[in-house]
Amino acid sequence: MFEKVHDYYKRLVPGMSVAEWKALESKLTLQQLTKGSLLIRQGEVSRSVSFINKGLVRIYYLSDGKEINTGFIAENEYVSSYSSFLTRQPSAENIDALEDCELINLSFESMQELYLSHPIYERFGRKIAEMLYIMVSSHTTLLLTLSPEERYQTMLLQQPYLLQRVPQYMIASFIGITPEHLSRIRKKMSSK
Amino acid sequence: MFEKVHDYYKRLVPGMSVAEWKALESKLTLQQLTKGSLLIRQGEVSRSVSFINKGLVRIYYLSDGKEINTGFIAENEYVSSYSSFLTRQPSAENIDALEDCELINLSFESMQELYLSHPIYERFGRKIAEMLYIMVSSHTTLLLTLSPEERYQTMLLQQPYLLQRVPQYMIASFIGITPEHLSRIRKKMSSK
DNA sequence: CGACATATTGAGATCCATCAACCAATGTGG
DNA sequence: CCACATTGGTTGATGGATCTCAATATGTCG
Repeated sequence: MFEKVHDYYKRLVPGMSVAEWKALESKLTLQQLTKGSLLIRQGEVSRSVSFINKGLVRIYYLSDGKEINTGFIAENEYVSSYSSFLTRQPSAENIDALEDCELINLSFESMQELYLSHPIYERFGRKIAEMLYIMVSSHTTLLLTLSPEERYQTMLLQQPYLLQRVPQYMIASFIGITPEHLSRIRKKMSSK
Repeated sequence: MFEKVHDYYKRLVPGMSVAEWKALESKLTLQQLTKGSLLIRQGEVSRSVSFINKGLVRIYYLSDGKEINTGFIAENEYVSSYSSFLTRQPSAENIDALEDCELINLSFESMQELYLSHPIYERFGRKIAEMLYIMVSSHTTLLLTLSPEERYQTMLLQQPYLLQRVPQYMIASFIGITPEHLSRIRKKMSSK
């Protein structure tokens, strides 16, 4: 059941002992999340980080009633309303499932216990934070330094698998434009 | 000399022993950075994280020969071309001093040694990563969910001290608009 | 004062959003 | 299997937002 997440941890924290893994494993819980349902809703405090065993989720804001997507995360990655998880403040973002998902959750409390009982998990927490930093940081750079067309081309190049699985109108808000404009950009690109 | 950074570490990692602090202190190096000079240049691999004892720096990209600012960091915070520092890949960004700075550096190699010799510093590395995540993540949200005028108002509200110390045309690229447009937004706001 | 950096203002062009209509694919219930 | 709803994508017309370029103003520092 937890093979994939085990592999993931081993890669992230080489040299983990059997006892250390068992301590972690005992705290993991499995969650099924059907397509369309919410993992976290704006205003709630995020209670856990979730390893995606299977499926695809998105992170989005509601602004003037419109959904603005800030992240898409697929299997073998961690997802969380991470600012809320870290600060214990209400989340400003929502997370829902774009496909049926199987999640492996680790609660905030469990994580604090692990930090104390098995210091090696500090390293795990650090690696997660570092990875999420790199992800969000590249998104900011994308937004600030490139034109809308270049942003889309960069996504085509770097995350083609996402464009297969995420509706185009959701990609549009991720790169900071409207669905109509993205459609026109694609048309223009294909005619070249 | 290292009082402020010591306070900072104590706050971040309560319960640090004297021996642990000494191990860290021995690895810290002081650097003076005069206004206008570069801490890191695009293409170099970031060798250290820097605690700002005094002064103000900015992180910026060069895109079509234009400078695009993605961050401003002042005293009592950490700065680094962090993606480069973590991945050991060439930095895509530049960092320079907007004011004369006093920096306290910790090299990548020193940090790895500390992680091994004193596991408590894993926690420190984690806290740094978490903090930087929260910072860049709020920037992305600012860019995606707010109008240019709202972005500026948010900065006024949340980081008024920055607006005192950073030239307006640098703020403009930070919120994703031109200096001219920011000037007009300010004019419009003041007339209300 | 003179030189340089920063900020404002204006006019025009361009980009991009909005709104509405239409289209294609998919699914669902009768 | 068909009628129809739903969802996602495209297209067109228009207006507003924002950029560009150039000129002028306002510092600020030697």
